[in-house]
Amino acid sequence: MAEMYIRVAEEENEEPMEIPSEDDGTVLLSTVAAQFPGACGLRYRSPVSQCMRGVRLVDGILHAPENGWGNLVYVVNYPKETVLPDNKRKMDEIDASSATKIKRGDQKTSDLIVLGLPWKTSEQDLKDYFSTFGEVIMVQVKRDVKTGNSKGFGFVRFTEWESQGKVMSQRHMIDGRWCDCKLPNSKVSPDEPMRSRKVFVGRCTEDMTTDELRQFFMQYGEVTDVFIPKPFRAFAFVTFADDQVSYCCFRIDFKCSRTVQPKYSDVCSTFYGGLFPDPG
DNA sequence: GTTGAGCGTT
Repeated sequence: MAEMYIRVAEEENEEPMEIPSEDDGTVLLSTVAAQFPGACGLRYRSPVSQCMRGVRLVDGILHAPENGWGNLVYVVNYPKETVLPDNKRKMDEIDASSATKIKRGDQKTSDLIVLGLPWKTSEQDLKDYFSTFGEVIMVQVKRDVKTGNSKGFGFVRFTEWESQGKVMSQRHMIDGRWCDCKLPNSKVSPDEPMRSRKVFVGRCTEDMTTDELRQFFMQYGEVTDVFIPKPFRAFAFVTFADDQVSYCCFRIDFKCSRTVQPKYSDVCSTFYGGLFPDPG
């Protein structure tokens, strides 16, 4: 395998840096550490399970996941701040500048947007609810400035990374409504749309089924989700396991007939034609 | 009948 680059960032939604692999497709931990001093490993969010997964590390060599590195963003692991006696010596070897980096890079939390709140839910209600997941350092309910009425969403922030992960991984019943907690849009880097694993599928006809879309898009890569809004809205979303795939599909336009046919945009046919079957 | 509702006064 020729040298390639994998994308690595300190946090999931931060601008990634491209790190070169070795000829055999592995990545040296030392190469990662050259850019992220103090790094002790990598993890990534599994496109299928949506859980964080560790990258296999043997003798300083990082091994690609089952299906290759793909275009996922790998997140740097740093040693925990609480160090066991056995690891003490290793920690001492890390220089002072990287020590501050460890604190910063050690999975700091971010605000989460809480969507779907009942109008009546207050800050205190939010705090009471989310405190069951861990220490809450901030809650907000966004309100109309004039009327003071809730806008139906808010924000929450936890002290612990683990609490944030747990909260993002599930839905929440708050005051009788199901709510979702996500990383807010404003935190997403500007080029995010091009890296989305999700493609918009326009001009759908009402008879199209999720199975049909799945069958069709499978030819481009592993499909993890197909969403067709109800009632019928003439569009759908298809989510792939690998974000590079959806980048390639970014400009595919659908002709919605019973047999689904893609139309190739200039972008796809020029730069990514190899990934697609011939239009004819 | 072409973007899932909703994205933050500091």
